Amino acid sequence: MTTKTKTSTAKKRTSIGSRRSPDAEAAVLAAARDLISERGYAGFSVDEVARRAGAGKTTIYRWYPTKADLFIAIYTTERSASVPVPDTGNLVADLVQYTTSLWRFWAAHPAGAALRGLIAEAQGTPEALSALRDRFLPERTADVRRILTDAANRGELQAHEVDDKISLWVGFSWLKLLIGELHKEEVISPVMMQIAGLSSRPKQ
Amino acid sequence: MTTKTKTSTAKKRTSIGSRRSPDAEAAVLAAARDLISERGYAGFSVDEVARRAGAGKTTIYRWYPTKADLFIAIYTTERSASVPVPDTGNLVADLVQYTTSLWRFWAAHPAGAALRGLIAEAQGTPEALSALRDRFLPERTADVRRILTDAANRGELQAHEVDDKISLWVGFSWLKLLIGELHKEEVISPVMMQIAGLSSRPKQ
Amino acid sequence: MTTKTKTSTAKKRTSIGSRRSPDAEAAVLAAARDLISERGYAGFSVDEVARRAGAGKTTIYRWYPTKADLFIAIYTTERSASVPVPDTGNLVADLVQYTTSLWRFWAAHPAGAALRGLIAEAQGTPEALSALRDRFLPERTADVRRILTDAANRGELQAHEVDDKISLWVGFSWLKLLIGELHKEEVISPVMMQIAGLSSRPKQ
Amino acid sequence: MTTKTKTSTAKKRTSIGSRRSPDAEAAVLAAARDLISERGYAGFSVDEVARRAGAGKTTIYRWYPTKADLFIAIYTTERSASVPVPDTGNLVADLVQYTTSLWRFWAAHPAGAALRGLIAEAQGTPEALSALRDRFLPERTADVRRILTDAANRGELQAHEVDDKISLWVGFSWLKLLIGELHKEEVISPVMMQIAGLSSRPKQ
DNA sequence: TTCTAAACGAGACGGTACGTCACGTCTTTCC
DNA sequence: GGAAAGACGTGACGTACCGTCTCGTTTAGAA
Repeated sequence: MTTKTKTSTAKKRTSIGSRRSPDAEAAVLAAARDLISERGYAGFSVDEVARRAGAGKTTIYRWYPTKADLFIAIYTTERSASVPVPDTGNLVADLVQYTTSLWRFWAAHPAGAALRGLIAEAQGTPEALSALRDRFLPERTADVRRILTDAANRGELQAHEVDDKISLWVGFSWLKLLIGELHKEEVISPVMMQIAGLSSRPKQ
Repeated sequence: MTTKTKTSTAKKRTSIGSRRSPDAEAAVLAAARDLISERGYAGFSVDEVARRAGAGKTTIYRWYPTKADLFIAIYTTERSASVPVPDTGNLVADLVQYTTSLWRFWAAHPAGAALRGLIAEAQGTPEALSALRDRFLPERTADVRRILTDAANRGELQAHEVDDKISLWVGFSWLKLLIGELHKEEVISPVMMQIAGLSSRPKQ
Repeated sequence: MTTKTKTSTAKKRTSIGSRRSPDAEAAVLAAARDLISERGYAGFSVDEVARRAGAGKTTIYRWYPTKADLFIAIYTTERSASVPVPDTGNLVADLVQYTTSLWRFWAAHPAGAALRGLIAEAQGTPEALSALRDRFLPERTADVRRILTDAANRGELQAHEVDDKISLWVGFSWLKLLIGELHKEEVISPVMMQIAGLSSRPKQ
Repeated sequence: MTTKTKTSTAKKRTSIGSRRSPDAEAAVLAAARDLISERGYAGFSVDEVARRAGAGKTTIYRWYPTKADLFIAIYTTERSASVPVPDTGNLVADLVQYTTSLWRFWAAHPAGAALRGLIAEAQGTPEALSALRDRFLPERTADVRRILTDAANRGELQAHEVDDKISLWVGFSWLKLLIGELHKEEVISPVMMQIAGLSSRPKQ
């Protein structure tokens, strides 16, 4: 839209005020991160974020209209380089490595709590549900999708199986996140084998 | 005190007041059911349940100290006979049939919304988390466990795989519940095959 | 007085059928006394009295349909002999002595708190107001009335002044009770002189 | 990450929130006035005030942390010009006139009920007691104090008697307020004479 | 440089829900 | 058959957050 130039009489002054303050944004995100990891979903309130960030509630609502947006922002700014995508040439090895990294990341950083919050929020709010399903999930499963697609290209599985395996992998990881069993890493390896399709065959 | 011969000190007044009113209990559960399915997790409040049930909040808190208890009660009283456990002698067939029944049950009855609420609640409240993980999950996965154990007895899989397959199955079903994709039943069959370990082998 | 007030563990009341149980009555009054003097008007509840007395609420309501009745009962059973009516033959001396005794009694015994509660209760409940004005006040001012009437008979004041002097005396004592200044006994003597009508005359 | 989040010393943003809304304040006081005079102390609840005022409970508690504060506010905003302070040059006349005005004011306006509520509240709450004794009483007896001091200056009484006479006057007026006998104005005149010290002397 | 619209911290506002407490009545069970 | 224990509906308590709305105060691009 920008200028508006010729609207005759009105003569709008097109320049418009101050710009989004990076300080405020950083302070809000930092406070939100601290809060979700300190007190969890139940203790997370916009009021308290504002209080800790020394920010006005209006400022927060301006940039993050819902809690879901805030949770996604926390998750996104954290994730950057913490979870590398392995490429060993072997599907099971890749999956085990990647899943282990991710679980540790969830357990160690506020992002884990943020994702739990996002999922909880999605159970009550349609907008949050759609943000989770249509925006967050596709983006955040791109890495596993690549791992699986690469394996399919190598012939380790068939292309039409990829989506279902992603669902199995997401479901399994979410389950462990949601019931607080991220520390039980010993289950990762056998389950990844089952997802990869290498479970031992029944004795003949 | 008078009589009672020699158990002098015991002296308990054993009579204990009024008993739990079945009317109130039924009204509360019915109201809770209606509310969770009408307005979802976000619109679910103890106040409103009390209002609809014509019950006092105290009465609700007496029997269901937390929302998690209420959700579990809703789920439990609903489930009774709605989800039959098949026994076709074939693992994949059993899983497909059972999962389909369950998803339809979740979609059609308040229990689905109640489970979503229970999971959401568990993200913020330690008690709810423990109720979900330690009480609800073991009980509610007994059926799949039986399906899998029977299959193991028939030699369709190995016994040590049962727990992991349960996790995969629960994770997958929860995922679809949580992101509102219970209606996409077409994924059930291929995924159950993968869980059963019958995924097509890579092309030689 | 003093009563037993719940001697710890032993001593279970054995209530038996038909007639009003003196044990129960005593336990209720003792509990009520303790409670009003421990926690004051705001902390006084029938529930708590029942709890402490080991009595059913129904039992309490049967004998004391309102809190006012309970307060009056506390006051009445306490007062018995604690406030002697002096008869020195001198009005001011009688008043000073009697008022001092009464203030000390109010300060030292639950009855003081009970009267405060009764007056408070009367501000919200018509029945309590009537009990206070029409039952409690006449009975409880009989002593001062006698002191004043005797003085009138001795010629120290005129008979028609008695009622007004009673009002002045009650108002003054209540005021000190209600604002918690019973300990300021030094005002008693000059004020009783004013009530008696012996205030120093203006300098000529 | 780190960010700076508010470098302490420099950089103060000096603005300070929204200001108290006069509309809300007026609505709350009006509702409180109506309620106390309609339903008395027992029927007075912050919930109901909020309901009638169309205000949030928080708003009420923000400005009036306790019921006592609310009662004092009702009393204070009402009193303004309703009770003129007479100055006839004669103590008894002044007292009679002033007391009559005050009793009529108490009987006719919500302030009377508010004072009854304040006194009742003070019997259970230490803060209310202190507000009543240390804040309300001194302010609200300033007028009688002036009447008495003026009289002392004219020689109608001695200065050291003023405080005691105030107590007598307050006690007497409160008594009549508390037992609901404000309409019996005929007692005012003789009692004010006694307070002034003009009671008939005993026959010699 | 001046003007002006937007962003900002602060916080008041009308609401809803929380979980607890007390009320006075009713019900169940024991003595 | 009276009394304990206590469940019940009602409704107030005081608190926490919600999301919206002023307030003045920066702040920075346009004129």
